[in-house]
Amino acid sequence: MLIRTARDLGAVIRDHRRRLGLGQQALADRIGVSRQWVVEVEKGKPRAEVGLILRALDALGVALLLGGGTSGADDQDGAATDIDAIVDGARGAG
Amino acid sequence: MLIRTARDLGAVIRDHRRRLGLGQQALADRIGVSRQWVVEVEKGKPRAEVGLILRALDALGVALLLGGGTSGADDQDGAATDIDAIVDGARGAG
DNA sequence: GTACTATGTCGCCGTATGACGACATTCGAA
DNA sequence: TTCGAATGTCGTCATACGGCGACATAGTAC
Repeated sequence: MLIRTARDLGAVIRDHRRRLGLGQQALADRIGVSRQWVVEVEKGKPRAEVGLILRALDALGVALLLGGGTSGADDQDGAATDIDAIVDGARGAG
Repeated sequence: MLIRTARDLGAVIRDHRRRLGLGQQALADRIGVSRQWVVEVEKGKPRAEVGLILRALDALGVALLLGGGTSGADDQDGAATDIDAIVDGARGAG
């Protein structure tokens, strides 16, 4: 499932919530937000706080993965293409 | 790359930005936000708006995938486990 | 020494977020 | 019909978001 908009997020949240047999109030309780928040987010509110979205996904047992070419923040590849990244990494380590 | 917190998000955003050779101002311009916003998000601000985060990821060419067991909102599997989901789908269609 | 760029931080401001409470609607049961 | 549960919507409030402008630091080039 590719996520590109807040609406996508809302759709998956609603879908997983129902799959788990949870009500909006039950999910809200798990996340630590109000039922209102769940309603708004499921409608696709784009200005919702990303931290709460992450908590909601976590509460639903949904994992968020990053793709797009590079491995992300983990330079496990061992082949950084930007000298800046190397320098920055060296700085952070030392 | 598994994302669980806003800090993870900030790390990958910063990482990809540098990989693309973009400055904070340049990225902010692409997303349509202020440089300030980029600084805060890269620090891991959990209350940033999810819509802007999505735009940032998009601007960086990063794809956001969902995992966690079920296929998500796409019932392509054809095997819904919850009767509620089926009923809801039927309602939406009719 | 000066100038330029990239980055991090501070204060002020208009506006929206998220919480709370209440009501209406839909669906199922007796 | 009445009762109960889940959901969607409205109005109000304290707080924070995000934008703007300015300053300080670090690295580079002349």
